[in-house]
Amino acid sequence: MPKLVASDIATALKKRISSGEWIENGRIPPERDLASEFGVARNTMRRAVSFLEDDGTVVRHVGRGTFLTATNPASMAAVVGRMEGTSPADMMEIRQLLEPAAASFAATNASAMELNAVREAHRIASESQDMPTFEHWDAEFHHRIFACSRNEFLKEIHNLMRILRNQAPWFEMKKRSFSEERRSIYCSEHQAVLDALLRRDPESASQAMLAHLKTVQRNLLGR
Amino acid sequence: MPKLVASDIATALKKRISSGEWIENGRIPPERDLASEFGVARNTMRRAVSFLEDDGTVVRHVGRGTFLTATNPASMAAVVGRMEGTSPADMMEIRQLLEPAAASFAATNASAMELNAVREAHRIASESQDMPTFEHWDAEFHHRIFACSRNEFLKEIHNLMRILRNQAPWFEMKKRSFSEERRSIYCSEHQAVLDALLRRDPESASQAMLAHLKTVQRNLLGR
DNA sequence: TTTATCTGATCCAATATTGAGCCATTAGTA
DNA sequence: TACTAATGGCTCAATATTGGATCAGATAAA
Repeated sequence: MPKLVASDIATALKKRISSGEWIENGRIPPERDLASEFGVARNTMRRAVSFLEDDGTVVRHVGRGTFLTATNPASMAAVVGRMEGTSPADMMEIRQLLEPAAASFAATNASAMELNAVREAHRIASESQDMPTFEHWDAEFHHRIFACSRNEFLKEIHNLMRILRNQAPWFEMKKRSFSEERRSIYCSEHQAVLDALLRRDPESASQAMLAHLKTVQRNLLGR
Repeated sequence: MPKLVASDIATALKKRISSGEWIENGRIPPERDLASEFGVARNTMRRAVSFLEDDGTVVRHVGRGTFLTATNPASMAAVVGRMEGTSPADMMEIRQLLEPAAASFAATNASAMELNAVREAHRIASESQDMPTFEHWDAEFHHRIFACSRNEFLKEIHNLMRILRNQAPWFEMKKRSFSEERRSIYCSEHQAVLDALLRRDPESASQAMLAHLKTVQRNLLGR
């Protein structure tokens, strides 16, 4: 059994906060109390609370206590929280807006080294033997295309989507929809995208990506 | 029974990871624990985990533990943190991808009541006397269009952009670029978008929105 | 046999937790 | 005002946890 460490405690605290605990006066219990409640040294609890402080969930005042912040970081976290609840259908719709554009940007902006990284991800995915490995390098292929889009904001949106796709409702869906035949279709579609990137052809990169995403959408959600 | 070798264990681990195990705080158990759980020597488990590390599925830190890369709690916060640092230019580029689509969706999906809300925001913005009031209802106009796009994920991305636009670099920029003449241009462009929405014309709603965003981009960032 | 792998064990280096104590600031009270 | 209790900020030494690395022997497959 792994030991309960500060980061674990931090996520436990976040869970309790987002479940509405302590919201009444916005104040969370003293470190000493929390420490004894969790059966952990005060120093460890301090580190845990520091995580919350770092991401803006909480502010601390000497002599007064530790308080939930009602401002920006919280609303940001709320957005992310609601995103976790959005449907795969909605996200696939947005992917079809963003990823073709990313591919188009990549075709014009990518360095040779970055394109090599894309090609490498494609190669490993093609040669992978089991589904989890394929999944991983499939995701990596898409990620690396965003990475050479030269738009930081776009990259971060994709990071968000990637994290969300690694959670609850997607798991089942991906597992259900996977098959050897579909894998090989995905590979050849990836190849088409890669070819367009290597030809530095933004328009066909975009089209190839869109075609691929439509296939994925069909497989994941039916038509 | 065939002997459990490192690569078998690696795929078993991957399966457990992709089934959602350990995603909660992104930490997987210590090698020693996993080894005893799988009934295997620690060296073997180390080799197994090394496969995951090569994959990029996981990163290891001496003294801390082994962590999932794709989905750990910190990575979500990190994404949001990095977004705060992205440039207005990058974000404007993405707005031009998303908002025309949102307008298009709105034209086909909005209810009459929702369109009234959009019109109302436009009216108050047009009649506003001072810049902060105009800013507020301008933002509200865009927000309400997203609100009737019927895509929850898209709405949340816009919420994110809205929060970011209320922070540091944007404030100065908006103040600098504001003028009475530009305000009236924005208003007539909004009017064009609104008209297209009321005509239930997705194509021209999209085009009108794109035209508007290009104006905003030019005013904010120069050409 | 040869080769590769697993086992069991030991030590090392990096990091975390513990438990204790003291300080500075704040709030409440006599 | 002055005192007290509560609270977060901080340090320190001792201990524990964890991944990194190596080695000799056992086992199994080519």
